[in-house]
Amino acid sequence: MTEDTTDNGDESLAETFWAVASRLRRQTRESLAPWDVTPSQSRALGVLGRHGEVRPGTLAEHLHIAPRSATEVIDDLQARGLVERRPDPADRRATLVALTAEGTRISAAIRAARRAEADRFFGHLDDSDRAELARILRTLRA
Amino acid sequence: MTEDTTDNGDESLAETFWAVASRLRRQTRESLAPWDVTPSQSRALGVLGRHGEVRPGTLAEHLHIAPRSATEVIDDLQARGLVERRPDPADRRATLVALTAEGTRISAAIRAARRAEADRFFGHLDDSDRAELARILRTLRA
DNA sequence: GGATATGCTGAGGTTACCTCAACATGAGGG
DNA sequence: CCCTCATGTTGAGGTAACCTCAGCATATCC
Repeated sequence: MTEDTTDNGDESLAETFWAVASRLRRQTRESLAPWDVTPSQSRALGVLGRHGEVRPGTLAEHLHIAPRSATEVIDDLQARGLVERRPDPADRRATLVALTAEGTRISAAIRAARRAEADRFFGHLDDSDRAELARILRTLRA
Repeated sequence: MTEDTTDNGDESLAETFWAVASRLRRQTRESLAPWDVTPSQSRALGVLGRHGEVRPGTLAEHLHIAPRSATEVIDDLQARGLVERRPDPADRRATLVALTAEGTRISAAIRAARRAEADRFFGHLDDSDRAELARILRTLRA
């Protein structure tokens, strides 16, 4: 009858939440393995896939990180040949970051894999539970 | 107009989940500020508070980290005077880590704060939503 | 009593962030 | 037109929280 996890109480909600988070994170990481990109690189590829070419600062905003940190992610992706930098014709201080052909290919593949993985993860729930979860999480996101 | 910065696409469930996670993480971090301990230190204090003196390896198991990483957390807590190391009388290879008086005090204070913070976070939900969330999360934890 | 397992930690590495300051360029005011 | 101020990017250097691998001391078992 008694849950053996740890102390139960209200704290266990947070604890259960983090246990789920850690499982989801691990699964995400594994699903990324075939392409040898880190999670943060994959997030950047996602933004580039959705928005086309953007400046580093804009990318940083979408990723909720400092501009300097975006530079770093871009460096890594560029070193792997997945993105390229080119001067922004509208502002000579700025740079535009765009997916290469290879980057576009991988970005799409990751997007598909990520979706399949989410289906697998949340697919154990029936439709109404999934809807409930989405509703409750949206409440908490505020 | 509807959504601002969060690029919300269609893999929304996972995305919403992570948005909630990030909000919870931020709030936890803030609630820890008065004691100037990092999240990982506070987790270790929690284990020590619940289990009394333990060996570094045991602590590592509870925290789901490598033994070497536990050594590091213990070093930090010891430098802050919150834990002390003493030889394990049962095994001369081993060490026991125990809370100091100050460590006990702070551990209890953090425990209380963490609970209050969880109440605040999940308290916006009514009882049935909270129960639903707990049930669904437990399903996903498996 | 010698091989092997266990417990801890030094050395060094990684990821994903951060701040601060430099440098180039853009934009507005006098 | 020049000067100041704001903006965009990046070098330098730092942090938290992990990791592995190797070494040393001790324990255990045959």
